[in-house]
Amino acid sequence: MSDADEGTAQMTRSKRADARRNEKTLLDAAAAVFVASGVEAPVRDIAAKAGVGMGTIYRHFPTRADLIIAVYQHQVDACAEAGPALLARSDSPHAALGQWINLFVDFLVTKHGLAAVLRSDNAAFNALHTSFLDRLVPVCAVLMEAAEAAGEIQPGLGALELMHAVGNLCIGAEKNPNYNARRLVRILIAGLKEPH
Amino acid sequence: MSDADEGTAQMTRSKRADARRNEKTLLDAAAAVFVASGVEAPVRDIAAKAGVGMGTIYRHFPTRADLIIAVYQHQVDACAEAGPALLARSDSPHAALGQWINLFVDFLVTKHGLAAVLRSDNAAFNALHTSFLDRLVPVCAVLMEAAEAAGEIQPGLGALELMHAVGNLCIGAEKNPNYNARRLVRILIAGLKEPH
DNA sequence: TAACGATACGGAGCAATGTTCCGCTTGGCA
DNA sequence: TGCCAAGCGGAACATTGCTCCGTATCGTTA
Repeated sequence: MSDADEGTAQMTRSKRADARRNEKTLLDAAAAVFVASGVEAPVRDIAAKAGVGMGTIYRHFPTRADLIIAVYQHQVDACAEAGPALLARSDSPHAALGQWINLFVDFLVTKHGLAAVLRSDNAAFNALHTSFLDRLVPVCAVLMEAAEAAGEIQPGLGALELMHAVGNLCIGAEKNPNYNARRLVRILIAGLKEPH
Repeated sequence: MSDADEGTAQMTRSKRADARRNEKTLLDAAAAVFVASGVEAPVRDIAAKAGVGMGTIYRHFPTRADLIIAVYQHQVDACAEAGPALLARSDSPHAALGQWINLFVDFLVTKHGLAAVLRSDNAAFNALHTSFLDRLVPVCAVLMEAAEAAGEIQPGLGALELMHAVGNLCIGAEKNPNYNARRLVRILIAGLKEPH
């Protein structure tokens, strides 16, 4: 119970070659299945696609959340890193916030069911929730503070709360062509300007 | 206020006494379990609470959605009926819309998990989705049209879309004290005023 | 009131899916 | 080459939605 280095990158050397190979195979298979069937695809499907057994998948990724995190981690990082860049490049913090939120929305709506699973109360997905939001909330907070300081949005709303709201608005967007999550998020962000 | 009809109206007379008794028992048990464990509580729990078998529950309510619909139908009706009343009483259609949406939000956030299940893509919950929204969307449309006609909100957003958005914003509200669905919905409605 | 057919009931059982367990295989080192 | 811990596969278990069917009950009719 004290194997320290799972999940995080560095100590790759200590892994057996076949294990490293399988981890890569699994990530690729998971990414493919997520695109085809959404992030709620049965674990068995992913194992089958990768050509490995159930045991293998769970040894590498103890819960499905860990697998999802691993698959999308770099996209989340990219989104997080874009925040300060947008703020620096824009003369209106409110506009920068809007653009950054758009990046987040684009990320969510192109991943079948990811927004829904982010909101799931299933304890297994708690790690996912935590991992993604820990990375993004501080970025959102910086943007919001800048917009508040510029007097462009009303204060009082937390960054986590806003991220939750945006995530919620994205639920179901990918499977309902009459539901335009981007527009609704835009309306929400516009509403931040109004005194409330 | 009595045994009028259930689901498919008229032929109530033809039901056996024990069947009618069980239906009432089931509705009461379901309401209690929904409050205690949320609307996603296992069907077995409801059957156990009511002291009946699985077969009985499914004969009366072919899917879980039918049971949920039956439990909350009159609250949905009350909400729908409040729409025109609010519009008549208020001098600002936008304010009336806001108040009516608040009623809907209040309904959702006091029902554990109902908002989430409304959004579920599970085919079994389609009936629920349809039943509730068929009742409420026309009411919402009337309010929105009035507000548009008064120039108080921007046109272009469908009533169904708005209802979806509001429902989404309510997801998870009951189990996260730091997430204030009412405020976020208010911000969204405020955003409708802004040109977008 | 007794018998009988339609109606309703109970719960075992099936299918899908997440997760664990354990005996077998294999990579990498001595 | 031989050893053994790391790793693997997949059967098995648990949960949960839903179905099926033998049995019990209701209500009518003789």
